[in-house]
Amino acid sequence: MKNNAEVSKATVDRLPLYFRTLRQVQSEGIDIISSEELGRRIGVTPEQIRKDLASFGEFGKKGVGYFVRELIRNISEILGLHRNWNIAIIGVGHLGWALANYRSLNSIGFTVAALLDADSAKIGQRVNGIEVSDMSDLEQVIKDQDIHIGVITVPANVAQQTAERLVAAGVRGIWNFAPVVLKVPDDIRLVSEDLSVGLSSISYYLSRVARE
Amino acid sequence: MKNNAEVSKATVDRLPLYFRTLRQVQSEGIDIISSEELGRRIGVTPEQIRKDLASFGEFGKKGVGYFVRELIRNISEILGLHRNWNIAIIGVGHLGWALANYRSLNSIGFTVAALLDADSAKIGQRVNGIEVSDMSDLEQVIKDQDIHIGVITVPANVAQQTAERLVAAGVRGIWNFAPVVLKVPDDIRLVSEDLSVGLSSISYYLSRVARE
DNA sequence: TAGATTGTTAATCGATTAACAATC
DNA sequence: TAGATTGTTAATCGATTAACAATC
Repeated sequence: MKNNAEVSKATVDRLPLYFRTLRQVQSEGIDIISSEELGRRIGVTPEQIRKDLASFGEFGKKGVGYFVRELIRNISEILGLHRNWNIAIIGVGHLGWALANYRSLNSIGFTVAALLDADSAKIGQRVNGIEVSDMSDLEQVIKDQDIHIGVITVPANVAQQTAERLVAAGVRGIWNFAPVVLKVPDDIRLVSEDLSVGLSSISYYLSRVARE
Repeated sequence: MKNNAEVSKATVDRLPLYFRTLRQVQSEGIDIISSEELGRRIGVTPEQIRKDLASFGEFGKKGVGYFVRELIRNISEILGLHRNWNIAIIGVGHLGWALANYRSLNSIGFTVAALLDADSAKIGQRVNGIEVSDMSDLEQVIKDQDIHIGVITVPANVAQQTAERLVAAGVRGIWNFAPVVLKVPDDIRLVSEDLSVGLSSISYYLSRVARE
């Protein structure tokens, strides 16, 4: 694996898509795939794929293509999906509950190791085999379960303070679903999912073309 | 509103964030805000905000700033959020169920007008006041409820065929949560949310810095 | 070997940042 | 008026696309 310079964020964000598609390809019994064919499936140019992959190493064979199994292994190592990550879901509302039951997370190496909520009606209940802990025990749970990543699915007005508690408790990554801009230290890896962006984007374009 | 040339996708994707933040600002009783202050709240440079907004018109007042109420109205019209959009959720699993209960959708102008599922145990049940219809009635439901946007939360293996049925039934926008690359006609607006991207991105960066 | 396909360098394109004139 | 802040143009930066030598 190359360890020179910088890899663009756009490249990193495409790797999970390559990963997922390659696993599909593998399940179809295909052993070798060209950037051309992979690009066709994903809707990305072959050049883009070659460039993305080449920024991490020489994974292909000239004149042949990429060995699917090997490439999957390489990408999973690049993304850190070859190891287990323990995640805690903070806020077991509709979304937190859905994520706790989301199978795809397991399949790419994430274990939901803790659920937390402030609602006494929820505390003690089991969701997908995991008991909901009391929000006030957050620090202890994070330590006991060796949580690496916190998922914020609490209401917007308590999201920032939740983030701060997670950081103080030693979490290194935060996956935020609350519709607020969180402020966290630079060394904390924060990704915010903003569902309103996707839907608004559809609305924007529909408002333009072929208005009814 | 200007109607020249192209507006970058990146700009369009930031508008919902401006919109949300401005509503927060408004709820705090602030009438006028500078790009400087707005940028500070959002974590975006003031220049970026001014450039983004300027691509749609002159919404600010030099030497003063932006009138919050007016800017909210302008952005909502740009994004098409001033009107109602009917959406149908196809697949009432964990995620579909969570989205059906997601209040933020209503607050930005989207109405969940239909729910569909193939599971007879779910058909007829009510979620957030809406009855789950039989997947086999999809075409009829889309027409009856005047659905503009379809939300795909079905399993990956049936996502493509679901998309095709939605398109044939007259839906113009698709918001896809199934982990597959959908192929739809060019005039259909498709946005895919890929939750594995965000989490993998966190994993990627955590694997690099300060490895434990 | 000839054909295919990668990895890399150069060219293009697009988006962000910087600077500043316009003007409230 | 002086100070503040926008809108716009120019400069920079970064990402994508094109071209092609390397090589399996």
